[in-house]
Amino acid sequence: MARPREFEPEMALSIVMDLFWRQGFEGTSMHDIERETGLKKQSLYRVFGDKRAMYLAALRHYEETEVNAALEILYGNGPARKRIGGLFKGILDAVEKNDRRGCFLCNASTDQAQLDPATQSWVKKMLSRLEAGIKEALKADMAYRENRKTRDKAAANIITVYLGLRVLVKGGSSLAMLKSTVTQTLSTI
Amino acid sequence: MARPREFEPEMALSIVMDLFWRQGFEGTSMHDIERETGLKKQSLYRVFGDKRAMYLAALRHYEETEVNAALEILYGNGPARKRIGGLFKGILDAVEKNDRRGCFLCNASTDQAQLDPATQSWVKKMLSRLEAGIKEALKADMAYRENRKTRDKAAANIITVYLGLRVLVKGGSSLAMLKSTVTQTLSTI
DNA sequence: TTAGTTATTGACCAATCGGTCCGTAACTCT
DNA sequence: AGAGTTACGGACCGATTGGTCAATAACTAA
Repeated sequence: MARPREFEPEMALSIVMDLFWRQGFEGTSMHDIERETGLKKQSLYRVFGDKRAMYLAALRHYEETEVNAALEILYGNGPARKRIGGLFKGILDAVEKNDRRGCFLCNASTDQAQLDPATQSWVKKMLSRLEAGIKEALKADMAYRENRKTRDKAAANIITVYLGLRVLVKGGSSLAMLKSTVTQTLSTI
Repeated sequence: MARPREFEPEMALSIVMDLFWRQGFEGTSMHDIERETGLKKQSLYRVFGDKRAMYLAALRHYEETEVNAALEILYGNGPARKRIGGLFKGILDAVEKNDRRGCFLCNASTDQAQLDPATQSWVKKMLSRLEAGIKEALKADMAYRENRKTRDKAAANIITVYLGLRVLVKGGSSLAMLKSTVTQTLSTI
């Protein structure tokens, strides 16, 4: 019917996500996006819409890759402490690989959630999915399975620590201090 | 000797801080700053330098007002739980007043700390001051005063929760969930 | 009063912003 | 081969960006 597209949208989106992740919405220009993806903006606009839509698509991509990966760990096997330890291990591993992007969800929350309702919806949705995952992981332990109140409180605490850790990562905290907090939090589970 | 300045720099700085706080560095234009302060940019440039310098001055102002206020609570009187409870109460009170700016320190960390070394220095400095304050507050309790290791771990955990809470505030979390996390964390002290 | 100094103001700057238009290229179906 | 459709590339758009300049105003010390 017509000329075929010469790039893979999800491939480009992955690069776009990385840019917004590192530099935020306002901090990333269309010029940056063109340069990093190697695509012309007209091609990008056709597929995604405008810059705002690209940001939201990047959030969706983040959910499909990073958030879902975290959820797989949380819904996996083993006791609660092992699963949630796996969640935290992901953070520490990234830092060890010198990846200090923090989490895009958390960046979006401080960067755009207040200014753009659509972003806030995405953020809330991802947070609640993570929270649900943590609760499910806690259920692996008898005590938490039987007491919903304790479970909910513990989950709220864990997600708070999770976000706090990722802020500390971006702020440049030492790996040692991050590890210390992780072991401390895990020991309360 | 010369024509006197017609505005109070710290007064203007307080408005500038509020803008950067709410909108971030890239999200705040010089036009915004002119409009909100009611001053012309030339006057601002003369006093502060360029936009980047204004951002750093805003961070300094934040430390002098908000961070120091938090430290006063932490270095105050009463048992550890009461002092750290006071720290958290500040967060909850702001939310109750519909102030969802989160903390500027935390925003700066996700927004600019990776991109600008000077910002990262400020962030690190403020974080370590807060951490020191938390440790001091913990010392009010015998058990923590006598065991440095436990104290340090608890402090790292508390500051992580502190930052996590403020991300959740910006992300739009319910007051109830925030309160739940606060009580949960306080109960471990 | 006058010389010297600094503050304020609005015009002005090049560069960049997000976004659009249009001529050409590449494909499929008939 | 031709018609129809979509993708690509680069020129182009007005608006806005951070920042500067020069004219004028307001003050103080001599």
